[in-house]
Amino acid sequence: MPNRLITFLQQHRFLTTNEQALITTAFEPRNYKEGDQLFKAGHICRELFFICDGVIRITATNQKGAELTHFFLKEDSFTTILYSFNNETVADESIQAACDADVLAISKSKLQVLYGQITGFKELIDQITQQKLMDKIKIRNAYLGEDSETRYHLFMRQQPDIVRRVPLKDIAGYLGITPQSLSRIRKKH
Amino acid sequence: MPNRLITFLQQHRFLTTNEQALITTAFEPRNYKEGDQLFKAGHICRELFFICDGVIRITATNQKGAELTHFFLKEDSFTTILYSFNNETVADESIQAACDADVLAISKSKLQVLYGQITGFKELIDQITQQKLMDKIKIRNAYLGEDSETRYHLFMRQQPDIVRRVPLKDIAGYLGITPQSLSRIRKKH
DNA sequence: GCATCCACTTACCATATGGTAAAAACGAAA
DNA sequence: TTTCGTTTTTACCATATGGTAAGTGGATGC
Repeated sequence: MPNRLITFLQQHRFLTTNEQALITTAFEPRNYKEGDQLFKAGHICRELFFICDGVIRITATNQKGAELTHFFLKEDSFTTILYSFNNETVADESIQAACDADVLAISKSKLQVLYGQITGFKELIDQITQQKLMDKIKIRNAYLGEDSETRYHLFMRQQPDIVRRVPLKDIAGYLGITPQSLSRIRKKH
Repeated sequence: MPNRLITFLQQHRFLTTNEQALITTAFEPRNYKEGDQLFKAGHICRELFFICDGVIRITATNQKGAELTHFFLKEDSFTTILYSFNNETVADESIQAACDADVLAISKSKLQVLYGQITGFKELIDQITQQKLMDKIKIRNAYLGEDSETRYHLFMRQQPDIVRRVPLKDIAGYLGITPQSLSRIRKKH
């Protein structure tokens, strides 16, 4: 499983055998079942995850108490609750497995050790993080000002592989509609 | 006007008199009237702006051709179309003055010269940029899964100063509703 | 002064979406 | 297999929002 991470990182930057070993040792492999929580809102998120297989969703509870999905992430993505991880503040979002998932986890302290051991590693992670933040904003912006049906079609275009792997109710929550409405939209073909 | 930028940067990091002079010279002061375009979608955004006074909005056109506001930014904020600026790709968003505004502008090439002249300046800008990206996501996430009225109340809470300074139709576009609906919501008190 | 333009409000109607409920489909476990 | 629980679908009704249109108000210019 750690190979997936090494392969991913190598796409951005060359890693020596020694660096690869350091990274592999620092990350802890974990398996999650659909619905499992990687991190629960209300705490400080002190771990960074790399998704090797499966789909992860960032969830939050809205004012009415309904659980909704802020974002879907799939394999070859790092994920954490960034503001909580960086600033050590309480997070209002959770991280949950949207389907069975294989993940690598690293604590903030171990990550900082890695930063010290591998020259430019912090810069690499920062760069990947910034790119991901931009992608998130871009994907979400595309939904602004569109009606439910258009949002669903955009979703299928933007993240076609997600729709096949996660329950429909999660997609509904992500698009800001009820499962009933989504079911109605899908019936139209 | 450049003083505002220096003061802002000093909050993050000490700047020598020489560094201050370099920065001040590199940025070009500009004045915009409400409705003026700082940057037009369809091109590559090669400038970074720092808002000294006023409110700026990031706009885009949705599938139906309606203009909507992706984000509001006010004084003491850097703004550009980041993915376009970084990757030199065509932007689908514009930058517009939501009210009369004083802005400092710098080209990408001049910025890179500054990066070379001031040690750690790139890291400083990157850090500010990343923080801003997180803030944007956080603000936008708060609206997810809320109805129009709740979104309006959230907006007044999250960006109380914006609501007083920009036309109502822009706020409606930002919240994803028509000016009529927003007018209706406000009537309720 | 008056006219013009634009933003904002108000009103009316059509419609998409939410809420509640129940049925159907699917999967997991016994 | 059957049973149970969950997800998805379908249906019905209530309602919030959009669309169209008209009226109001304020700012600007003649």
